[in-house]
Amino acid sequence: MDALRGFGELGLGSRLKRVSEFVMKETQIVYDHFNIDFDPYLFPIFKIISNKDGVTNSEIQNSLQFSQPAITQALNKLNNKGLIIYKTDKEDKRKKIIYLSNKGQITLETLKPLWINIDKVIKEYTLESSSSLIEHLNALENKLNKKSFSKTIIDNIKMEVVQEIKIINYKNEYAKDFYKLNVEWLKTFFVVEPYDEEVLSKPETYIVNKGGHIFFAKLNNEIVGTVALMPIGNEGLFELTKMAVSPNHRGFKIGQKLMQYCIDFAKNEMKLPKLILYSNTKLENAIYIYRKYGFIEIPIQENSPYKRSDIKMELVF
Amino acid sequence: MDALRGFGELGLGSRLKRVSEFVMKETQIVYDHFNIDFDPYLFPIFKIISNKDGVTNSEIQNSLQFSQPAITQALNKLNNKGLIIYKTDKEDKRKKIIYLSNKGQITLETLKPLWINIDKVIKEYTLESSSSLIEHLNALENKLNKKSFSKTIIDNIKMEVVQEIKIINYKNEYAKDFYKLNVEWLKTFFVVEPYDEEVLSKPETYIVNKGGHIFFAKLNNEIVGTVALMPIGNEGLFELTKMAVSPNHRGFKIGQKLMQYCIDFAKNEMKLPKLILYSNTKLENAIYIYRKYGFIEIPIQENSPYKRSDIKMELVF
DNA sequence: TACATTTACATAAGTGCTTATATAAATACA
DNA sequence: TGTATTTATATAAGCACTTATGTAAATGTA
Repeated sequence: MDALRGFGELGLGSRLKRVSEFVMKETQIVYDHFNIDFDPYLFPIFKIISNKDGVTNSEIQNSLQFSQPAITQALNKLNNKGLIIYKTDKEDKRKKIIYLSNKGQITLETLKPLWINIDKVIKEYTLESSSSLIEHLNALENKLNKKSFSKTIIDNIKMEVVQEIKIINYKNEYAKDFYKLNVEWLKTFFVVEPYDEEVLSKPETYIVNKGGHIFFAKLNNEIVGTVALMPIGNEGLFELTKMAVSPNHRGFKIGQKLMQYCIDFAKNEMKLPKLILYSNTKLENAIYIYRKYGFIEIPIQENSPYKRSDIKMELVF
Repeated sequence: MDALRGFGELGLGSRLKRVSEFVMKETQIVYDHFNIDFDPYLFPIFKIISNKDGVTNSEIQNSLQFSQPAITQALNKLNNKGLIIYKTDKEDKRKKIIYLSNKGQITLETLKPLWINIDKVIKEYTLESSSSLIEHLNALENKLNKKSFSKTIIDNIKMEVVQEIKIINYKNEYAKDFYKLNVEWLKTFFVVEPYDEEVLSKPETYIVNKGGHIFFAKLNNEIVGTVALMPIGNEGLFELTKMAVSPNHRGFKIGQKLMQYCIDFAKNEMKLPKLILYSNTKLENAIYIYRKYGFIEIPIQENSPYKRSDIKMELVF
């Protein structure tokens, strides 16, 4: 079937190229999956720039052994993406010294955990003793065919993220995160009504001071998700609401982690008999999750508190 | 220095690409050195065509896992070089069945010994046990930096060729080779005079029947070089002359092999006391070789037999 | 048997490299 | 101190691929 493999050492050149292209393409999938505007071929140059505090085109060329125009072209790409800035050397006006821009710094921080995991997975695929390079390439290609490289990396990263997520209580300093996350979410699916504005901008007044609770999912000092338990009326009825996850961090099951925490808290700490929530049937995924955690649909009253809600659910402990 | 190496497994993609490109480029040098109009990237496709008796574009694509346009484009290149021919399938008129052309067959035969040696040298560079792919690439790149890959292959091939060269006696069937090789050589450096034409087209009359000898260097059924011992006058004086090597086979020391054989023959078989030769001082390399084999410059007579000669040399046994 | 789908190959345009060459500043040298 | 050489970077064009799409023949299906 695979002729190239049959050629043995003779096809080494084409073989290396094929594996290289495969690895690059899979890495691209990883970057794309996490919505990072970055290309695998830019990695060596970007890494060098981030390692040193100011480098020139020719310095990069020396450490990479690519052609000088290749460096210039890649730098143009990085510049177009806004990841680097140029400063002309004062001593030697031919030189352009290259630094990471602010956006570059931020991208670097997002890339770092990916790189750690890419490195880890490549090691997983390639740390194996063999008696020849071709044999090694055979083993690697076998593994790549058997188990998706990009998926393995993505799963690793997600697992890591999930482990690092901490659920924490409301503090004043998180008020703006609470607002931002919820407004972002509302804008995506509905419209932000005046009452939303009011509640979301004063969470302390409307939720915490009324005996409610707000929780946050924190990942490396960044608030990436939130949820609230808000009292309804005066009979000890609580609503699970204001759940939102940062768009850059969807797919990590952060919402489910928040929900689990919320349910446990309501049941064990607050000793509530039940929880209710309002949602909309067009949010199929959300409703699926609610059901998964035991919520059951109940009749919705005529004048429900939210215009956008057309379904009411209940979880009895 | 080498940043890419410093990145470890993380830079695997770029790393593989770099090594691939290096190997390809070095292989190109080998093909160029032997004046073969062929590119390393065409190898996989050309090899598949030569292995099977008639293949289609899509069959090649299946066995190589390249994109279909990549195959079409490479086939166009092979077709432009005249190495393949297309025949439309009679059953299915969409299909173009691909065969090697006559030229393709010949090129294949010239390539085969190169491929054997390329394979051998790559094995030499890569048959080494290591515990990870990166480690293996490190070892390979170290070797590639230390010892020229292309030169090693070329040297291997030359050695093999030299071993396969046989020096044989004159036969009628070689008359045309004798003519062709000498005229080719004369045209390069001088002009072919009427007397040359006469002697070269009738070697039997002018050399063999007069007690002279003609020797040929034969490589795989091909005559690639010649030299003659021609009598001068009637006093048993012999001239080493008509030495020529095929342009495609220069650099294999075929000339030296012919010369050594000639000298040994003159000394041991013909029991000659000495040999003379005429040459031209502008042929510096030739004269260097003559000196190396013991020829010493002697005064040249006024009316030397060749207009083009300005130096006469002698080897006394 | 007609028409939609699939298959085989070709073409077009884009990408990340390459080599060759241009441009402008710095340095060497007479 | 002026001019040639070297150095740093940019631009242009080519190359071996890619993806997207086109074209024509064969096949499946109603």
